[in-house]
Formats: sequence, C-alpha cells, structure tokens
Amino acid sequence: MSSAPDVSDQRMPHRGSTRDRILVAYEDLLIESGERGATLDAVAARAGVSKGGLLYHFGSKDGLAGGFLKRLRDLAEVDVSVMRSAPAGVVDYFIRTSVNAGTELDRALIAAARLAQTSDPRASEILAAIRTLWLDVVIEAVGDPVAARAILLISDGLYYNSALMGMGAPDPADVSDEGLQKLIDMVERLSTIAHGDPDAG
Amino acid sequence: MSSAPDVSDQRMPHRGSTRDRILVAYEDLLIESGERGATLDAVAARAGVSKGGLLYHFGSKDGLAGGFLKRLRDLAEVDVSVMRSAPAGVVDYFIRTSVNAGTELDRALIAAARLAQTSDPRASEILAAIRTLWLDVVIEAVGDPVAARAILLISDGLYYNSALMGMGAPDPADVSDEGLQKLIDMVERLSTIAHGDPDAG
DNA sequence: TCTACTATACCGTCCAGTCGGTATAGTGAA
DNA sequence: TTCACTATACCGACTGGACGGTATAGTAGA
Repeated sequence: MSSAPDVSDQRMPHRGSTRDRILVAYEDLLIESGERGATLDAVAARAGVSKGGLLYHFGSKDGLAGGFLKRLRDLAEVDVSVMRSAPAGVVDYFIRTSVNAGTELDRALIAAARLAQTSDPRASEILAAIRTLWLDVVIEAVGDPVAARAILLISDGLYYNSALMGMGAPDPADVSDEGLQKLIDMVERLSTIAHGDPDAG
Repeated sequence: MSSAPDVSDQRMPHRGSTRDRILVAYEDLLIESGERGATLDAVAARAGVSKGGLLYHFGSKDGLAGGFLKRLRDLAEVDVSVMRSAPAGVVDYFIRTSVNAGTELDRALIAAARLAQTSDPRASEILAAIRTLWLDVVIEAVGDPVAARAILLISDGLYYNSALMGMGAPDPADVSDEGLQKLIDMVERLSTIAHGDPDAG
C-alpha cells in the first residue's frame, strides 16, 4: 500500500486545491454521466490531474466516493443550520431549496443519489440521515407531524423531478418562481388546516 | 409465418415465454443491483438461458432496455385507466399506489428509474410521459391544478422514498397503512382549501 | 529532502457483442 | 417414408475494449 495523505483527513487544504478539484470533477461526472461515466480516468482528466495524481489523494475509487460523501455531509449540516434561521421561514426556505438551483449542496445531493442507485450503502445512509435532519427541523417549524411529512414528501418530489429526472424531459414539474410561490402558499396553509381540523376523515 | 407482426408487436407468446422471463430477470437485477449489476451474463443466468439465447431475443443490451421500456409503457397505460374508475377515488388510489407494493408496474417503474439515472434518455422520457398522464387524471379529479401538482409531488416523494431510497435505511418515510391514511386525509382536504382561499400571495 | 504531483506502462477482470455450432420442428418433393 | 432444406430457438467459447489498480521513473517547488 502507498502512503496516502488521505485516510480521514484532519486538515482542510484551501478551496482550489487539487483534492477539491478532483471531488468536484467526480461530482460533475456522476451528475452528467452517472456512476458508469465517473471512471478514474475520466475524473482525473476532468480535474486536470493524472490518474496517478488522483490515486495519490484517494487511494481507490471507493476512497474517492468516501471523500465525496464526507463533503456532502458537511455541506448538509451547514445548510440545515442556515435553514433554521432563514428570514422567510423554514418552510419557504426548505421548499425553495428543494429544486435544483445548482448550489454545491444540490450538486452533491444529486451525485449522492446516483451513487445510492448503484448500491453504495454509504450513500443511502447519508441521504437518509440528511432527510431525518430535515424532518426534525420542519416538524419543529410547523408543529404537526403529518403536515411536516407531507411537506417533506413534496420536497422529495420536487427534488426528484428537478434533479433526478429533469435532464431527459422538458419541465416534468413546474419549477418556475411563480409555480413555486403558489406551492409554498398552499403548503403553508396545509400546516394550518392540520391544526384547525383535527378530525375530518 | 408472416414477416410482419401486427400493429404494435402484440404477439403475446404465453406468459412464461423465454422472452418474458428475460425481461423479468432484467427488471429484477436492475432493482436489486442497479444498472451495473444487470449485465447480459447476469440477466441470462437469472432467466435460465444462455447469453446467446438472450441475444437471440434482444439483439443488444440496448434492445433489451428497449423491450423492457415498452413493457413499462403498456403497464402504465393499463394502470391509468384502472385509476380513472377506482371505487375509492382517484386520489386515494393514486396515493396508495405511490408506495412500492411490489406490483408489476411498481417494479417496472423502479427499474426504469435506475435506467434513467444511468442516462438512458428513453427511460427519462417514458417516465416523464407517465407522469404527465397521472397529472392529467389528478387535475381532472381534484379540479385545482396547484393542489393536483402538490398531490403529484407527494406521490413522487413517496415513490422516491419507498422505492428508490428505501433499501439503504430503515423507514425513510412512514409508509404504514395508518400513516398513508392520514396523508390521504390531509391531501384530500388540500384540494378543498385550494378552492376556499384563492388569493394568499 | 519531502511533498505533490506527471507520465507511461502494465496486469487482471469484467463485460458487450460475435460466431460457429446444435437441437428440433416443419415443409415440399420424390 | 425418406431426403433435403429452412426457420426458430438456443448454447457457450471467444474477442476486444474498458476499467480499477499497481508500479516505476521522473520533476518542480518549498
């Protein structure tokens, strides 16, 4: 085995580092061409490093996926804390950020979903853990757990459409500003009726 | 026999035919091991035929995907017509069938999503077309398009969780009978409030 | 000298697709 | 009834390329 500096890296090299460029290239390729397209050669070429250089930082393809997944977790934790103190409210922030806007987190989430589909259990686990984080915040914000769940599902649906499905067909779900606002209005009323009308079935 | 099969390939050589067995095996492997696991060898082995046998029926891996996608379209069209005349109503039927119950259509949808993730544009297209079919039926049923959209998104979310993500983590979204009933109640109220409060933005 | 690479070559495995062959059933003619 | 031939359905060895990973020699900067 070679002595790679990676393992469970304590140090954070500055942003534009080769390591970061490799991670971004991996992410890009995952999004654009799926897991099949994200070969070591392709990632290295995209990142502008040699294959050897890539493997210097991440000892294996699995290590590369691990490094990427760690980055996702970090990004998600930051996002959740931003969401908690969003000026327009948690629900507004949450729904709005459920459509792919090309943020770093969006990209990482999409890439992770690709990985999860190819039966990388770590990707599924992290994705599920992030969802749990979200659910907690939304329950806290809207009170009613059924409404919170519906909101999370709408978010999932939005995400699924705009991020996962969106590249093959035009506009599977309306994701315009106006469409989103209407949806947010409805969703916010949803948490109201949940309280106002406890039995209706 | 004749050189041209009738209108839309409707020659149905009884259910357990080799062709069908191959399609089912392909689907199974797509679901269980993702696109990577669904190799020609694996599919052939699963279907109990040789690779040559498989390739006799479907000229290439692409042809296999095509055959499978065609089957999905057929299943979806049947399902939509069943939904239109569901005794408990379109919304109830739609939400309930949004969680993976292991029906033929469920399995085909999951498998197709796997394919779509691996950038097979045909899979994305068909999935989007099916979603459009659903949206039309739900709009027709609930009247309000925003509510219909929310319902479709909840369905997408449910589907995404139970079918696509569900294998990595325990219970990402509560999909129990009770949980589903609560959600349906809420969703049906959702179409009511949409009418009751037209301006809120 | 150490770190952080580049460049190139190579190995073993996996995988899609090819190809020659086999088995069986049917068909028309002598 | 037998012969010649065709069509359909399938088998499995093999080929060629892609890919993950290893190895090694060399280089520029701190």
